[in-house]
Amino acid sequence: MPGQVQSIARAAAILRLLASSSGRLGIGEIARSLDLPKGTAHGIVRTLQDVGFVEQDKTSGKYQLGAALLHLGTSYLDVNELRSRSINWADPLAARSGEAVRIGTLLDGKVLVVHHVFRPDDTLQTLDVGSLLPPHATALGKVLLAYDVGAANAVMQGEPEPYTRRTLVTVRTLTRALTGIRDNGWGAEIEEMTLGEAGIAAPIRGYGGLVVGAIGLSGPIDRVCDGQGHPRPALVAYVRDAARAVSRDLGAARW
Amino acid sequence: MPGQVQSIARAAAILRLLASSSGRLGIGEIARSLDLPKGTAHGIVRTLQDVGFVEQDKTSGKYQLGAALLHLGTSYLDVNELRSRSINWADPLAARSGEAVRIGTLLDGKVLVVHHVFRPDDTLQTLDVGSLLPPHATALGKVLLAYDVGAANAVMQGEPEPYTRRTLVTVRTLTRALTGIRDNGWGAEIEEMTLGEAGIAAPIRGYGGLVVGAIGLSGPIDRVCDGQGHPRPALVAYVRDAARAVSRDLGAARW
DNA sequence: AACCCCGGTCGACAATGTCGAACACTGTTG
DNA sequence: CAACAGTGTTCGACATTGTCGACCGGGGTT
Repeated sequence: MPGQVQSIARAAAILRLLASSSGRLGIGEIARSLDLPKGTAHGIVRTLQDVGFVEQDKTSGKYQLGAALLHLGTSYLDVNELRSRSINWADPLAARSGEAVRIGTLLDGKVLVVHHVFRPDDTLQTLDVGSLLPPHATALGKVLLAYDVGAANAVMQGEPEPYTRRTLVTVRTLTRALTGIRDNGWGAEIEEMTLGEAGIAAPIRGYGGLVVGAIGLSGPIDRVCDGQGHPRPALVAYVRDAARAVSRDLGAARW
Repeated sequence: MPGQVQSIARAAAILRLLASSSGRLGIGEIARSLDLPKGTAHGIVRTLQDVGFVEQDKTSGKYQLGAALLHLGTSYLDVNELRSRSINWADPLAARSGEAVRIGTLLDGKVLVVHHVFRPDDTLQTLDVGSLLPPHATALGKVLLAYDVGAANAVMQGEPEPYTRRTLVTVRTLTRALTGIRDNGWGAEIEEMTLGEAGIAAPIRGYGGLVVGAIGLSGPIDRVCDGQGHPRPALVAYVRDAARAVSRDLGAARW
């Protein structure tokens, strides 16, 4: 594969940097973080500003992400086939299960939420479409990792952050969990991200049977799990049905 | 102002092109649309693909926007001060008025929705954060135009699209409407975008008194307007109060 | 099998972006 | 109050870099 266009790669790095370090950054900080000459960084940032990808706070002179990115991001949602196909099935799943439903895909080793249906009863929830979830501590994430060995290895190389006492952080436990998911065709997460919360997810397959995303629900542990602390079979069936339906819509041969 | 970085400006143009022509585009179409050599376009697109800003459909070989943009877009929302400051006031406004509330800002002559609160009663609404609304046919848009002569002129240069019979499309009517908004400090829209729908909006001022956005509500005409076909004074007061509150939060001196 | 479209590649050329020093400005510090 | 340490910004020379158009290789269609 031939080389990249240097300036564009650098511009993308600046945008990612601005996104990660939420808040405003000065040109000096940008240049230092990416090891670029100040003048070079300034030229790139100025261009990004002209096209609306970054904005400058007049008083402090610092830079932040621009409004044009918001529109591009939502335009992506309009095009994304995984999202558009799954919307029809996410609502029924939320209604049947009574829990919040999310659909995610892997982006750069993390889980990108492309669709989110609120829990039917409760309205005070924050929409987290577009946010990134940790792959090792969510049902969606573990399902996605189970079918992407590259990403799974990358996660295990890095040190998975322990959110709770039950978060899987060792290579052994994670590997076993992923194997279990592959065997069963679905996965769960019980208080591995947040105490009192649990989730169930299943893989969505696209054309050719490749796993392109995951759909899952999450909610209070006493509603998602039965007395023995296992995910309720009925909910698991709902999730798997929804995943199969979306996969069929996406053209996965015999799921 | 010194020149732009050519390749970055071109890359941005490609992204905008992909966003506007919703759907997938081939490398040839991209090159033709932007009048670039095929090889050049391919190099840029390949780099954009490497950084996750565009994705390629394996089967057709065509390109579309990538997932990384979604995350960048929502990261923008986290940073955007207009949004974060207005969230606290948008919910009460929706509750008091009983209507859907939106907050917008000007992007490239159109209204970019940065926040959206659903109408309290109804749940079947589509979230349109990140979408672009026509400036001349919405209350938010006309308010924003009233305080941005440049954008207003640009809109009047182009031919404003008539959505309904009541849409303002001539320079004379539009100018008069904007003048009225400046005099009153608020604006309305009655069936200019959709039949049976109306809206009320007021400007949000940032540091220094500059108008940086607008907040408004919209709903069925018989709820938003009184018997004479004028916006209900109580609702207007609610909207203006909310706009003032947000402006104060943003540091606008004595609004 | 000839054709025409597609996306992708390659290499020569020079236009392009990069780079570091210098600038103007602000707020702080001695 | 002046020197300083920051900031964002500009400039011009250099050569790295990206551009360009011809050339591949493959699918369809004619």
